[in-house]
Amino acid sequence: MMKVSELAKQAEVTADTVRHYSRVGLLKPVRNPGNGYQLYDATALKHLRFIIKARLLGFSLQDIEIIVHHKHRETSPCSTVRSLMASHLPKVRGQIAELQEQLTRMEQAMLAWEEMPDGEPDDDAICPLIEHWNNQEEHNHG
Amino acid sequence: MMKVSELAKQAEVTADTVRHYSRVGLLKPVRNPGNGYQLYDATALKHLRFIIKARLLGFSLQDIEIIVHHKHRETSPCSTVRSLMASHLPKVRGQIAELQEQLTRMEQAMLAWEEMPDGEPDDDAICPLIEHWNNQEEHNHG
DNA sequence: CTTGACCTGTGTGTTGCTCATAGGTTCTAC
DNA sequence: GTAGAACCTATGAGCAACACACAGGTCAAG
Repeated sequence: MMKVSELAKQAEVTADTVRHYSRVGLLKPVRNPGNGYQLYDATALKHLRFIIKARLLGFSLQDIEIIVHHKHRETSPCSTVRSLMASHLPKVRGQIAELQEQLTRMEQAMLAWEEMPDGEPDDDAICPLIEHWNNQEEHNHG
Repeated sequence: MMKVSELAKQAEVTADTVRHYSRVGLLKPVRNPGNGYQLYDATALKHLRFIIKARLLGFSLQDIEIIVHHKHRETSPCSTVRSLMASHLPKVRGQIAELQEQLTRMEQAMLAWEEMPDGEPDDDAICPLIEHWNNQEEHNHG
């Protein structure tokens, strides 16, 4: 039976991560009645390694809870895993596209700013770099 | 003087967003003494639009607070804006790279799984798809 | 005055940890 | 056997940027 830090070291994560997973119910340590410390066995280590792999594959802790819960039924969780993964893929692609768009905005702004002087402090403006950015492509009616 | 929803509509954001910015101090509405409602003027609308543009360029609300605070001094916030942007660019590139790596892991797993059958419920295993993933190339970055 | 639609401020939830805090445990020196 | 140091623990709070739930306020129509 290992304490938090020991289990964490075995799986190469932080003790706080182990505590977090225990707190949300993904790990079920027994409690030392004497001091309340959480104690883990070899099965807990295997579960923890499972969680780590699942996280690397993009599953949320909630997904993982669903998968693990599935284990207690008669059917395999694998089909759930496949469909969860299939539904996650487009989300990740979307996130990447979104970040790419933002990166493009940032780079274009940096380019445009190279030719702009720093504005002087002005009661009417906050920062001309930002305020005049994109003024020509965007139609605000005010 | 506009109420929350009116200001939100003018800037095309949700009322909750306006309330949030007011809560964290980026907008400074006056309070109707009678009912406690937040009231905004045309300057607030301009500030809100500034915030929206800055968000599109990747500035955090905290960054924006710094920039806006800068306005009250004698120096232009523009140099701060430039350096903040310069320090943000690599972060965003890093986020994209990270997401790309995860996407690759996910896609490769999906490919590998096409040839794997769903595991049967097993006391020893949770989900073989996940557990056997990456088993062979686990210690790469050495 | 009442109905109803709409609006309000505030508290809480989200995600996956990480940090701060106060205190318990264990090891060493003597 | 005991004082102190080093290390460990559980728990609550914090982060980012809002979205949502909730009870109640406001305002026009009748």
